[in-house]
Amino acid sequence: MTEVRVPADWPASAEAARAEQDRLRPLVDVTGPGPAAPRLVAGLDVAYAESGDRLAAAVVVLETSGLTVVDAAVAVGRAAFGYVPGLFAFRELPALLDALDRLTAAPELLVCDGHGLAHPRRFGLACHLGVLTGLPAVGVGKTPLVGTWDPPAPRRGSWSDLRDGTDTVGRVLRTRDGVKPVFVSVGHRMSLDNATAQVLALSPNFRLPETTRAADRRCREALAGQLG
DNA sequence: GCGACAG
DNA sequence: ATCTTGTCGC
Repeated sequence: MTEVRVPADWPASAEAARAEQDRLRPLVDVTGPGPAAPRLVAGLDVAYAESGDRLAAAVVVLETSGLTVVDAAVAVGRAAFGYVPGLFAFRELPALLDALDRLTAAPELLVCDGHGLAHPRRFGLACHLGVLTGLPAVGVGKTPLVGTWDPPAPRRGSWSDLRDGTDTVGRVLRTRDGVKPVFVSVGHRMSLDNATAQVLALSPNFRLPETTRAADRRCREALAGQLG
């Protein structure tokens, strides 16, 4: 667990951050299809301290057969940007990348807590992380950022398109019978079909993928150890 | 102009 | 994200 510092050249304004997204957006690989049966999958999440912008970022690697954690890394630091919907990635990226660098196992897929293409400029956190690492990535959001959709059928596995204008930017996926669905979108080097299949496979018992749940636990306890 | 707005 | 009690349901 390291103390992360914000890069000297990190965007300081919303305008600079949007320009960076526009610069990287063409580098997103949307041709997929991504790994059909990955053995190692990573989950990423960040927790914030009640006061201020102190945060802890966790990356966990799970073995898909059994969904057990085989590796994990945590980094603590401060939010690298203010919270602005659409520029959310600039807050957590430095800490998440630091944690990723300290991993021993090599994940074949990144499952991010936030959106990928389901973003105003089609470049959410999952796309950003995918492009910077070169790894296949998917975004799983608990609430929508953009788009409209019809409610998917009540059974686990049902889904409906998430559309923004004329684009299909993701899927609204039911991971548990009768429970509020999650928003799945492509981040990098993945097809929407495969992204949906992987997220469903990673969520056998709860609404959120086990990758996200494991990462959430790690960063929360890291924060507790750092402060309270 | 007004409301919405990942975590 | 985080602050938060009880409550309904499997």
